[in-house]
Amino acid sequence: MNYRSIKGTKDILPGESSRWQFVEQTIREVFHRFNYKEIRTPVFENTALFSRSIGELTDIVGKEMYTFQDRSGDSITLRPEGTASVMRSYIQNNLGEAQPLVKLYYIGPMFRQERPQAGRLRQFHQFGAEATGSPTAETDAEIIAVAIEIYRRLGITNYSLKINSVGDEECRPKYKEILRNELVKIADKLSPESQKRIEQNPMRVLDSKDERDKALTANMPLIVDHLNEECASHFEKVKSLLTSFGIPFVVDGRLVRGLDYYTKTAFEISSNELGSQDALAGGGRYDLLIKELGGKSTPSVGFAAGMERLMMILEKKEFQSPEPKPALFIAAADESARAWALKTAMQLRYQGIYVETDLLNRSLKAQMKEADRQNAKYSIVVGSTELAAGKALLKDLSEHTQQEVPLDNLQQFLR
RNA sequence: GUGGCCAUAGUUCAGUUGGUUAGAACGCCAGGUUGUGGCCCUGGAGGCCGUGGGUUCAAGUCCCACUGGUCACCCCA
Repeated sequence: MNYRSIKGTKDILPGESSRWQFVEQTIREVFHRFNYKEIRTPVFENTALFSRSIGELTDIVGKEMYTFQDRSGDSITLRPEGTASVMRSYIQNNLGEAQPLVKLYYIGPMFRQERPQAGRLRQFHQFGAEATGSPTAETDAEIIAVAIEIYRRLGITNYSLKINSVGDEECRPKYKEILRNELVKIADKLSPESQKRIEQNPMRVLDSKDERDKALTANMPLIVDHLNEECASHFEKVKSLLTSFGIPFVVDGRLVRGLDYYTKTAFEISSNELGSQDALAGGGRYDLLIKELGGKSTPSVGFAAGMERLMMILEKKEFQSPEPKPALFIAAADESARAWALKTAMQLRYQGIYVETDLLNRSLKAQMKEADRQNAKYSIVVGSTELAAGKALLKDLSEHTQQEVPLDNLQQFLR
């Protein structure tokens, strides 16, 4: 085998693509119910868009992006996530001028050069939504609710919703300083990874998976206890709204988002049916991002969710989507009928009927086997005798029944 | 980027203490008195045993490297 797909990329083969279509359709339906409109942005952008929005110091920007120079020397990057592109488009197209609140969703491939493992690919797919133009807790709650509703509609129950507030540009720096001072005291006992983070991103130390780190930081101050008035009341409102929606959640004071642009609400939906990559969706509020990207200061909330991880759970459930099956297989019993079979198949297709016929000049037996393999609802065998008589036996392949039908009006019997 | 495990027909897997032309099941193709699928029977096609080195009289089997896959760390959706 000379050519293989690139490491970390996967073909979605015919057997599974119908399942993807079904899931994508469900996602779209839920978004439409909440009045989110689809936006489709290019899969590549100027590198600076991502490094600016996601954060120079994040792993994504630092070592995971597919970045290259195009032939004119510009630095281009395959999008590692969706929000930056959507916000770029929001600004570029002045979407906020036409209405105060813009609700968008997207679904498509993203690219990150990480080591592949269960639930992690280099080309993967995300769906997500952004509600831009509203600072209210109601909007945060709706964003969380739409994500939850998608999983509910797909029959996924074994998930947990964790929420936190990461503060704003006023209270977060103050808290970080308090936390940093505490962490410095135990720095030599922390894992090397955590030690590095004390200066640049102390909140991530609390998010460490290392058991010793967890124990050492068990009594560290949490940001939820150091929010300013504004952030605290916002957080309270989000929680009470979720409760009123009937959406269970747990407050996780250690939850941190991986991207730098988040403020106030942060949330994550995870599943214990996945492997170590157990996050199904994550999101939160990012009131500073649009201004950071050169737009007019505009508050915004959003989330992103992984398609592959969702599909992994649905596979386990033996969840199946209806694969389209041919309504009719036309078998030609002899040479004289082959042209008729093909022509008739075409005519029925013009009428919108799903029809298959033989293209390999196979024996009648082979054609019948093919009809069976395709799970066709009906088959009909036509030869010179039937052509002369103008009628043939239409066979129901699963009911094992047959009836004589006129060849010039097949479609009315196909049901 | 680091580590564990794995690599034999299209697929899932056998393959003895190293020993002749590498097997099974399913799938695929063809037949079963020439015009009818699913079950059954018969036959057939299909493998550089991941790649390259090494040990040995002899390697699918033992050793090394590489590649690929997979899981975990890391990171994240």
